[in-house]
Amino acid sequence: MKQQHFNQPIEECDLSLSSLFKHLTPEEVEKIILEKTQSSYKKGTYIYHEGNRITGCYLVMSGILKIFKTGIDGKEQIIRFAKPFDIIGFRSVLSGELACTTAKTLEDSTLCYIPQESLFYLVKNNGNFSLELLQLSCRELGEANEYITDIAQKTVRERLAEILIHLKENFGLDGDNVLQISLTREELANIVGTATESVIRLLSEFKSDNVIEINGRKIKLLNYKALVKIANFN
Amino acid sequence: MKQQHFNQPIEECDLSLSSLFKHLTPEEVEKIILEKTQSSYKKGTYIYHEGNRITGCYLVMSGILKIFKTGIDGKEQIIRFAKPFDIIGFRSVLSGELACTTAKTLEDSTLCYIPQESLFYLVKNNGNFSLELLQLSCRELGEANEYITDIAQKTVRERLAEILIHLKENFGLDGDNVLQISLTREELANIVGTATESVIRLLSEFKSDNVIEINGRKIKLLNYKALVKIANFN
DNA sequence: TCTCATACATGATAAATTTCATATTATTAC
DNA sequence: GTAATAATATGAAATTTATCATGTATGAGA
Repeated sequence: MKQQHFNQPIEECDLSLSSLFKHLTPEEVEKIILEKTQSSYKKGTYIYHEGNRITGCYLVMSGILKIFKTGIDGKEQIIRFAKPFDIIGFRSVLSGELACTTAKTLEDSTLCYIPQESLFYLVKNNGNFSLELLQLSCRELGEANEYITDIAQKTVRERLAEILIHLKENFGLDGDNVLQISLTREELANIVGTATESVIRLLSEFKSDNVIEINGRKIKLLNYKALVKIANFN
Repeated sequence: MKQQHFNQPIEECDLSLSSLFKHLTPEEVEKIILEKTQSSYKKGTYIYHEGNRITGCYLVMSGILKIFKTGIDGKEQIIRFAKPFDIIGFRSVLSGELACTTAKTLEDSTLCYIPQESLFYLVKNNGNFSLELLQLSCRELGEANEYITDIAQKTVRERLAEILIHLKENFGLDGDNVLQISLTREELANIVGTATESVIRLLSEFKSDNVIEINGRKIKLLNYKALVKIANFN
């Protein structure tokens, strides 16, 4: 799939939808609105690449992205997902480092680009914004620590159950208890940190145990408590 | 070992030694100096515990601490170490969450406690300090992402080699190429995310291959390039 | 609707790693 | 200094997980 994007001059992105921007003064909002650019991207588009310098961050207005690092033999390690009103890319902009991850859309998405100058301006001039952003990065750091411990100590089976729970909590279920985010087995493997075949086998196992029901990439949670138990006790 | 600490009224901790505080105005320095408390702690003392609320952060003036999470069956997962002029505990203070890790001294240490009120005051009133702290947490986030990918994708052997390199880079070598930080095999296992026996076996293997020399907990790096090769290619 | 590429599935190994058992050796506390 | 405790070491077996091989199903694009 080719990378594509096109400006959307009509529906302007509403910054106030992100809790991060709630403390801005009207003047600051005015300033940022002039500096930001909203664009839409087709599914499968790369927003930025690991190792590149990035010049701003993106506020997700619609769609879902995967944020991943490329490890051994090009194997992706998915670090997290971004969904509407999440902000991505700010880590590299603020630390002044090259992007440590790649961001790719999993669905058609609309992002609002905020140039680094605007971001630095707000950080320096609005203590509340700065604190909010600091809190965001601290929460992400806590999640990363949790992730490290899980990968290091839990079995693949436990981690897979945990990821299903995590996906439910972050993206929700439709009316029929089906996970609203749909990932390939390979992508699931790239979150869990295992081989694709292992995910396939374990999902079949969960299915045999009536914990989930599988229909292609649609995963229906039949027994949430059992899943929690698998994730925590085995 | 019992937890102990005692105030040190004489040698006042010099904040300017930490790059984090370099942007403070003389008035801010004056204010913080009145609010902070310096204490010394014996080796093996817990500074804060995972799950507790903490009321301030600590600037390490001397000594080394391990920062870890407690996972399955009480097995520790070491997330990182803190050495002089590192700041610890700020993540939980700023995010307003409970401590997500436990901090324990590995040597007799001196810490400078900075109450959360002082920290918040600086974040809100000094944009440069705030940016500096934001950059710190963003850098830590980048390191955490790296760690996640390594644990998920590399073998235990590769990760152990990598940790030895990491310890060399962070704590240095003495005149005889011996790592200046001395850890038990169990602690090494708790960084790598493996069983203690595996670390013992792999260290013996590195020794047989003349990559390191072992003398109790002293690890001498004989062939750094070989170590880098093991960490990256196997 | 056909076709090609990709994703999914499953069995059979192979490899890596853990666990358990048991000595031996250091450290620490008294 | 000595006893008690914790850490290190190593073998054998068990377990988990990855890899390889192969076949089927599915879906996107012509």
